[in-house]
Amino acid sequence: MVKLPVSYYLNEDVVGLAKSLLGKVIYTAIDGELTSGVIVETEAYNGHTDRASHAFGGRLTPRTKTMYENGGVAYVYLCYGMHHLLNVVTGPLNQPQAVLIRGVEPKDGLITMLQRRKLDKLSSRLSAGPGVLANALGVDLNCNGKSLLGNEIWIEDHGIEIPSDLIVCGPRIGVDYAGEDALLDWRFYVKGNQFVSKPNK
DNA sequence: TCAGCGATTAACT
DNA sequence: GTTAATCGCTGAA
Repeated sequence: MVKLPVSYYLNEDVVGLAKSLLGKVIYTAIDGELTSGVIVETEAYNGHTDRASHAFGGRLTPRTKTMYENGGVAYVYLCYGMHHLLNVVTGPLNQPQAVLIRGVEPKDGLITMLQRRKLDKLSSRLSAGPGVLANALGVDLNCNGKSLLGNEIWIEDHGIEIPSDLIVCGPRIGVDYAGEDALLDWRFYVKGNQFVSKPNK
């Protein structure tokens, strides 16, 4: 299988890229355990013009520095003091764009993921939601700034195409504080998939 | 230096 | 439907 090339991540259309990530397969090889899942839910965060983004207004801090990197690295952020959120940095250097991975459908390393999540059987609770999927994949702050072309975390294209009538867009989750920007339809997910984080019936 | 808070989840009532 | 858990980052002092 082929890892997505750097050129894929350099696309400046972060919203379109968030949509195209649906159906791609994300892999992690952490602590010697290979795990992977098909991406079924994403959100776009568009740099300095997006109030919901950490980099809004051109803020550059030790934490957000990763978002300014060239596309193709991971941006991992600790939220609420207990949850890791996994983002894919996109766009050219100094353009702070990123795509938040909110839901994946488990594929390889299921046993490992179940152990990490302290579950004894497969359920949508395994990896539906940005905090829990990072936990299932073994992603933590050590992955922040890691290249997506390395051998610890990467994304492959398995040729999975989501039919356009199954791709749904809508407002992003948990960003009410962002004012008008909270209303933008920058969240994409696969209709009917049980590993989408929000009630999806 | 430090108070306040968040791109959430799970366990309650 | 409501709320506790929990800590690094941010911005102001």
